[in-house]
Amino acid sequence: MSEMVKKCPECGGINLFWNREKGEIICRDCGLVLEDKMIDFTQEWREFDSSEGETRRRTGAPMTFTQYDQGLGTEVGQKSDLFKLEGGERNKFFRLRKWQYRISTAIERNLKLALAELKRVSSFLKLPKSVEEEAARIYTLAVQRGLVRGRSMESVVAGALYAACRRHEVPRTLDELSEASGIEKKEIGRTYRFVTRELGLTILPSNPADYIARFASALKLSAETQSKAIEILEQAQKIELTSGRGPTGIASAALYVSALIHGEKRTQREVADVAGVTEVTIRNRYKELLDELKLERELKKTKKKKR
DNA sequence: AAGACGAAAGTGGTTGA
DNA sequence: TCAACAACTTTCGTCTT
Repeated sequence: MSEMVKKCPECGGINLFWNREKGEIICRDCGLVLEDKMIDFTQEWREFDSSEGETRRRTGAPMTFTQYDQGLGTEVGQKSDLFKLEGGERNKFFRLRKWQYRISTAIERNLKLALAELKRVSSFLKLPKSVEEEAARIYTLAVQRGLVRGRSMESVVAGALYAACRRHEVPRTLDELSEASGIEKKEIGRTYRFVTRELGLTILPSNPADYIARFASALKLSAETQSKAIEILEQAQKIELTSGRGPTGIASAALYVSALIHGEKRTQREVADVAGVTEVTIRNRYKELLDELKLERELKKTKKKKR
């Protein structure tokens, strides 16, 4: 048995942190996120909030939403029943059956296509299986309620994925979804809001801290910088600097400051690009952070160190 | 010359009358 | 239903390194 010790491909460190919930492996030494090496060990039918009171006990084969008919199907009228009916009644029954058939095949066809698209986008974004399942579930519900009418299938898929990400606290930005799905940001946001409202899904505002690991990794920042950024975020939340603001803006500003403090300077543009916000937003948040928390001292310290 | 800074005008969404 | 509004973006000119 050769014990395979996983090493970080970036720095060779073996101090890896597995965050199963988010499907991420994070290197504690350099902060790299290795998402794709991860198998999701969690059950795919977690309960997402307390209001969803149904206990979903599993019996038999797992029911999966990534398969278009969930392994189940209905048909109106068994043949043997039909012979019990007479004339008009019987015709009515045939008509019903025809309609049922048409509707269900239409839905099924739609679902088949949509779920293929969903899988494509999901794997492009390297989302954990649990999120994919959730998105499929949301989409299925949306189709059954006829919410797709008047909207493109792709945009509803993107919206469902976005919602699922949020619910699992693995937020992706609208920009990322947009890139992966080829749908406009506006459109995704619109359908996302529409679908969640119509289905009565409760979605918590996303936590800026959830973005830190991914952004930091994309910017190749150290683990210390990352944890400093989270520390800053916590302080900012205490004095309610974070409420009402876009979480990505705050996350990126915190990251920017902590990079400065640790002498790993990144330009505002670089940070802005990975976070999908503009430099201006970073500047505004950054200024607020400096004003409200006393970070100037720490900044000066590193400045002196440099010379 | 590149990056940081800030003002001004525009966009899309929320809220409250 | 509409107007006021807050957050964020775009654009652009100026200052700093």
